[in-house]
Amino acid sequence: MARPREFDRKEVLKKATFTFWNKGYEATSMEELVTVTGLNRGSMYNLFGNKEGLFLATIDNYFDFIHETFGAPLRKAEGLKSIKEYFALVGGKLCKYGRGCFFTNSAIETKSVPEAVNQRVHVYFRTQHDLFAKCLEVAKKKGEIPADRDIQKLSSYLVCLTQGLTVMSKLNKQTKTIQDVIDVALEQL
Amino acid sequence: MARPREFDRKEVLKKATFTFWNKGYEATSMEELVTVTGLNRGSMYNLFGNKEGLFLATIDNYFDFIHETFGAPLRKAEGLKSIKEYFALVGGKLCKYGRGCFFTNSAIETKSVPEAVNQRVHVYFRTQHDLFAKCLEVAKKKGEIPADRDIQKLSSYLVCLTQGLTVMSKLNKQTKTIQDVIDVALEQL
DNA sequence: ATAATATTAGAACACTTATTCTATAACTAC
DNA sequence: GTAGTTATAGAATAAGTGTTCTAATATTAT
Repeated sequence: MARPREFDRKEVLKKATFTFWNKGYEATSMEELVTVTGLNRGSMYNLFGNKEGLFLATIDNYFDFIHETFGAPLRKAEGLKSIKEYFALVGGKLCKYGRGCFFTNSAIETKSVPEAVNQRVHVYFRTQHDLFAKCLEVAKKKGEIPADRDIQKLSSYLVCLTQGLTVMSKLNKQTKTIQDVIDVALEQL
Repeated sequence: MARPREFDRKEVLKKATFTFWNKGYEATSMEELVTVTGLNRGSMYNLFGNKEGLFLATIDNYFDFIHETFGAPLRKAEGLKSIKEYFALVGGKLCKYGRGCFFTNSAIETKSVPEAVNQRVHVYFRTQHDLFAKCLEVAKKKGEIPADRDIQKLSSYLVCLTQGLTVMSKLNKQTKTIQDVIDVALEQL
């Protein structure tokens, strides 16, 4: 039948994701993406349609990545322990690389980026919010937090915290500062 | 001598600032800036050198704007009252427009933006940090916060909070959510 | 009015952009 | 092998980019 592909879609997507993540949507050219992925220009357009399509694919790819990596502690839903584990993980990774969060970066650049991206980022924030809420429910049952605490508000607060850390980590790469903020913020629970 | 200018530098800068603020550095073209400012292309390059120079000028212009508008309550340094006033102001403005913070946006896009921008944003965050610290010192003296609280950590925490709010406000424009987060976050002090 | 100076309008330039096209090469089922 | 299919390499395209240049225009001191 046909000639087989010489590339791995997953691998191509991974490389494209890092490039977009580092430089943003506008500042990344198809030229660069072709070079960095090693993929042929024609195959690129065959697979993803156009730059926007490729970008959306990297966003989805990143969603899966986040879900696996950072969602894990929260999905265990073991109360405050899970939340602390989550922020330890996030804080560590943020400081280590200094790219921030691909979602946050894209959300910020979003005016120049398709509406579809906005929607996906929105779904992500809601997912994160709900995961926090579940952990807090458990924490309440365990008596780790007072029974009269408003879980919705606290979840929004934790989403906000994550975003703040994301931004700070891109500028101030001192691990200590990030850790300090996490410490202070979690005292609040 | 010479023919007088038909434009007001301040006014030009203001319009350029809003354009960059809305769309980001990369997504804004000189073509658009020329149209939006109504300024002649040649005069543009005469005044600011090039796109990067114009962008830096808008960043400086924004710094002054922020200093006047949002710095005011913090400079009064009346303890917790000032901090609450600050966040009420910030929360309100963030929700009203939905552009986020020009500094934050630029910091995030920064990989594709000159290093000079990075430095300015850095200065801004430090300034903000120090203003918070001063208010907290006063609060401590007034007995509004416990004497053993670490002011440096708390200040970093408040900077982080501001950034988080900034990001959230660009996506979730519900005023209530923003207000909820502020409420929860300030309980921590 | 004239000379000197600066601003203006917008054409022109060189380069980059995303995207499409074309011809060639590689593979498989028959 | 051959036919059919698909990936490949890279040239070609058309529009957009930041920037420079040129000529005309407006103003003021003399």
